[in-house]
Amino acid sequence: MDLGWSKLTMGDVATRAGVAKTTLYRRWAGKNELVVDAVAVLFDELELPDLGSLMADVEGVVLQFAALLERPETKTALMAVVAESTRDDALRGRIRSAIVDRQKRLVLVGRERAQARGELPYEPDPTASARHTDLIFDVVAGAVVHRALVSAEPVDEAWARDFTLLICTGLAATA
Amino acid sequence: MDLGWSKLTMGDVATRAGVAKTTLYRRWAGKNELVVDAVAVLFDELELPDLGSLMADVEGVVLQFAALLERPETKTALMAVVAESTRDDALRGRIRSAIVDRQKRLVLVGRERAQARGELPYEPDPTASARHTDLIFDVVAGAVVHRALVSAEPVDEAWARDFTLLICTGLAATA
DNA sequence: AGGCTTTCGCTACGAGCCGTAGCGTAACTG
DNA sequence: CAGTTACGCTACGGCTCGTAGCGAAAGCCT
Repeated sequence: MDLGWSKLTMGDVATRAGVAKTTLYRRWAGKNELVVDAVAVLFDELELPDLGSLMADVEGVVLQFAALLERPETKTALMAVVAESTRDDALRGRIRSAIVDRQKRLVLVGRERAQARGELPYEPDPTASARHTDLIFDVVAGAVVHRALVSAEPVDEAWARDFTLLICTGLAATA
Repeated sequence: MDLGWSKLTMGDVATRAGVAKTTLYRRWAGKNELVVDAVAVLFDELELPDLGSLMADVEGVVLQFAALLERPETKTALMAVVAESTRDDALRGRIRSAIVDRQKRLVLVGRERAQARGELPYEPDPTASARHTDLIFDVVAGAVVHRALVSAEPVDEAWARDFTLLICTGLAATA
């Protein structure tokens, strides 16, 4: 949506987009809604590669996610809107529907592929399956975000391999 | 430090603390530094319970961390300062030393206990050991934060049990 | 073509918050 | 009791959000 996000101000966004500031307020209710939509578009770039094994697929999406989080506009916008959502219930719901629930597709696709390959068993109970999906999503997304933005250390291939091994081993052994 | 954090403004903080706003600026360089110190104090409350098994210890600290994140002042302050750190290198370093590195003690203690119990093997290589510590810390802290603040779903005992099982199984199997 | 509606740009503005300057005052020290 | 230190208070500049009001451009309908 934007390239530079040097600062996260509506005036800058309007200038960069080549429109007037008032136009932004005619299309979005406020800064929060605009940023959520922008972040959601960025996250839609993510795709699950089909590399032949569960571990390779997970490692691939982890590195994709890390690359997305390295872009200054992504991490700043994402964290700003999450921080704001701790005080705004409506915004929290908007994040859930526009970002979280949308990207769970990656977990669903990955698990289906792993099941088709025989790497993971089928889960007949739909509620247990949904809980499992949520758990995996929070673990993967949370770990990458925490590593990149809180610990502030690089999500490189070595880390991705270690992480993927830990998770996939746990998944295979608990199932 | 404060109780209500209805809003995260220096004026409110000063009023609530019973001091003048200028006094805060005489003690801290700015809002960010103050909030980091406040959050660091809150995180120092965490302790690793000694419940007799690795899984029980992990589950206990996960629930403690979740309880900490449920307090409005904690989650708002933590995410606000993390968001700001995406644009401020000095602040990022301050978070690392005051919060991240400090709380890694929980991982170190937990692993030592598990090794003493024979649940986990000893790791002779110190760099590999440090990498492992960082990985576990990011996975546990990241997953809990993501579940609580991004997915915005409760970190209850059922989730803590599922998560702990996944992680501890992976830890035991990969080691 | 002409009128009508919608959309957009622009300027100006009020409000809230950050961080600072300047001055007065209380408390502590020797 | 003089000197230093720490604090309170008011006022202010600067930045940003979000809104109001007016004018212009573009599409639509007949």
